[in-house]
Amino acid sequence: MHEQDSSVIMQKPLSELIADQLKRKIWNEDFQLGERLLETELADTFDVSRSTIREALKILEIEELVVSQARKGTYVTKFTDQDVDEIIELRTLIEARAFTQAIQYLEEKHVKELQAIVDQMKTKADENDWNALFDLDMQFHSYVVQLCGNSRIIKIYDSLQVQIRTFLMHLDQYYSSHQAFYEEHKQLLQALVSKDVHTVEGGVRNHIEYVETKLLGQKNDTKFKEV
Amino acid sequence: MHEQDSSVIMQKPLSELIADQLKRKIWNEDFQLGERLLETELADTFDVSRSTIREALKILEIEELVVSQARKGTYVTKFTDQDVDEIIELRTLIEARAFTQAIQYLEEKHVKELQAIVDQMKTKADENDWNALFDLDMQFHSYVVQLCGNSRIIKIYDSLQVQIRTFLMHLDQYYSSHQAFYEEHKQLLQALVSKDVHTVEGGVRNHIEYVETKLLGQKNDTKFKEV
DNA sequence: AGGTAACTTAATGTCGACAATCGACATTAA
DNA sequence: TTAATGTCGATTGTCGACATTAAGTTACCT
Repeated sequence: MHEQDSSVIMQKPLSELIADQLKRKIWNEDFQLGERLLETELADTFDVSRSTIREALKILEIEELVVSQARKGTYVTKFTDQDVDEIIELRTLIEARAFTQAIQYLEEKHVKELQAIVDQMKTKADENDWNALFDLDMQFHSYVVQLCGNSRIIKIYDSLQVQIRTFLMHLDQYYSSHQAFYEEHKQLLQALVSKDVHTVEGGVRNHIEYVETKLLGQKNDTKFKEV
Repeated sequence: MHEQDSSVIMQKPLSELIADQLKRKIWNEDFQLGERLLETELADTFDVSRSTIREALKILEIEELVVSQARKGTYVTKFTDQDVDEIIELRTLIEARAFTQAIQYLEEKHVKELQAIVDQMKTKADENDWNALFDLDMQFHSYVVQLCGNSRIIKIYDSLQVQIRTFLMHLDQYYSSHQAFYEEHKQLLQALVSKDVHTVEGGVRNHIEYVETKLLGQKNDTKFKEV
């Protein structure tokens, strides 16, 4: 929450710290989707030079949280229906591969860690703590993808997750019940432990498809902003 | 070769133009793999400020042609065996999906264009023009991926291709015979025209695997640099 | 009155300079 | 002789200012 106390030596470049802060501001809806980001203004509010802001924005641009047109300005990405579809397609593709690859690297300790996450889900589901569930969801998937052994796939997934976060955060919840949420991940873990490629691949596809259905349902209902 | 004549109004930011030039320099081996790139030096040779060089390097970093460590410097990426393996895994994953998705968007005119590329391949194969064949190969795959309809997948592939170019350019050729090269793509196109998902998917996997075999063969032989 | 052209304002692109940090060499002590 | 520490040059991080371009505004002409 406060990684850049002015007196402390900071290992990370300032630009990255600011990039992180900007991300949070987008997630918190401090910035509207589609809103224009003025370099000068940001430099003012963060009390750094425009060069630094520029580098920070470049980072966000890589992760597609903002788009910038030359000499026109940079805007917070406004996810259209097509964007959501594209992200889901890519997520399915990446996770299906990563999960099946993860099987061969899956050790006992990993299963333990994952089980811990799923257990926490149960707790949080009982407490109806949606935000915590959301984080655990992200953690679970990240953890498995991290096992796949391909640094490029991992990097793509990290970037994807930032985007997923951005448009999922704006829904109250995408699961009908918190309990179902927990159950789904329990099954995913079971599939992994079985070490059967087809079971895992099917599990991932079903899981994401399920989320998608819920999400699109809400979208067509009320919550999602139109473009 | 000379997009930035000083008198002309340039639509693209300077940094992008310089990024392109840097790419070419890497492909031409003007820079050694692993070589350190000094910002000041580059600013000098290109006659621009360091800020501009910095932005250009950031672009190269995104495409993983250079790696930069904070306060240490940026270096031309030195592709290790693992890097090559990772790239091939990712390429297979992406192309397999993109090609099968492309089926549904494939129109007559696209087939014609692709056929034209393949025809050119035959010509260049007869002429033993390896460089031209190499370019046509890239064109062919790019063209199909472009049809898949998912801009994010396309973007990832573009970035991937830059990397593929970088380490393939350093091989004299990765196909045993130019003729086989042409035949392979002819078959790929046939698979596409058939519009059968399994045929296409199999075709892509075989094709890339074939290239990989050839490549790894050369690597273990003579041409490839060790890490 | 409507539309176009010149003008004004504001934001981005680019620059050169200063500050913080790193790596290497030299110096000193064990 | 070797290892630890201090110093110096080189290099990256950050800054504020100027140049260029885009958008909005006013004035003028038809």
